[in-house]
Amino acid sequence: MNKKDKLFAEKLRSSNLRPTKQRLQISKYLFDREKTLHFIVEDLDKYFNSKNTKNKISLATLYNTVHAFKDAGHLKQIFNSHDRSYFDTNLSRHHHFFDEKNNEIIDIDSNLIKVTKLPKPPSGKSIKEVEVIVKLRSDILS
Amino acid sequence: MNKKDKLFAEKLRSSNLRPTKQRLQISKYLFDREKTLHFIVEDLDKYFNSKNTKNKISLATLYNTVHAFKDAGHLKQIFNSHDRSYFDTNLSRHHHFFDEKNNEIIDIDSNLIKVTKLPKPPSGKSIKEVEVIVKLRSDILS
DNA sequence: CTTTCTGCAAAACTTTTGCAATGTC
DNA sequence: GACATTGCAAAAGTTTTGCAGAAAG
Repeated sequence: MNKKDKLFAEKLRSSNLRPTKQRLQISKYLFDREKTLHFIVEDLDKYFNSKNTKNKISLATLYNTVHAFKDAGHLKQIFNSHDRSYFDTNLSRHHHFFDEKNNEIIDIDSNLIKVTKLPKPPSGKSIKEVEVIVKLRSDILS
Repeated sequence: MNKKDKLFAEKLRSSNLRPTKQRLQISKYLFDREKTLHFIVEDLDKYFNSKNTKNKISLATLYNTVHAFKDAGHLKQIFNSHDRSYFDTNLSRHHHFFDEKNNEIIDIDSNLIKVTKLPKPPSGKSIKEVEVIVKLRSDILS
């Protein structure tokens, strides 16, 4: 086992996850890179289970592992709380409060939020819309 | 047909959608209300197809109609471009460029965006996180 | 040798599709 | 009558689950 593998193994162990061969392979693919990665499980499936790949990893294990990594805080799920399509009857430009506990969505009028600094878009692209999601947490009553 | 139904029928016709009984029922449910509605198709299914409802509307028609309304610009799909779970290996607080044409996601460093005005959260709730999604469009080359 | 993990197959769920019957223009 | 729409059932696609065998501590 090389140096990086040891580091990944340590990271796994400290999250109460046994450093199995599959988890190490997945860790290496996800975390051993310069830029951060945005992916769906299908991407992992393609990478590990294409015809000419050795060491295939079953889809169930890919799902298990991604969830285990997420629960351990090594991955963040982005954009959608759940896996279903949400629709909005409000067509005007506006923003949203979102409480992920109960999937509650509340509109925020456009003029109640001010974004005063924005990055330059990648070349060849323009900004179409800026969407702000204000995530909520319930106050703990003491 | 009452006054509101006529208005909805007109709205449908002007989008090249025939004002069928089902579409009028769905329009009434979606658009005849004070506050805007955020929903998933399951919500419509529950509303129209619970045991004691007359005039049930098949699930296929609900999906068809929601897409027809979306394509006509009467509904907006929010939060997720597609219906799959996206993950991010970048755990730091940051934002995203998102090009919905090809589902391309690019990180934006937290300090490249400034949100200077935010609304008060609903009572009993606090703001956990502010997520900004900068939607991109490809420039048209002329 | 105890506990966790993998991988298969089956199941669960959301969404789409083909097509005959029906409704709208 | 021509064309669009509905609804059923089947299919497709994503994600979860049960469980036996394998691996890890």
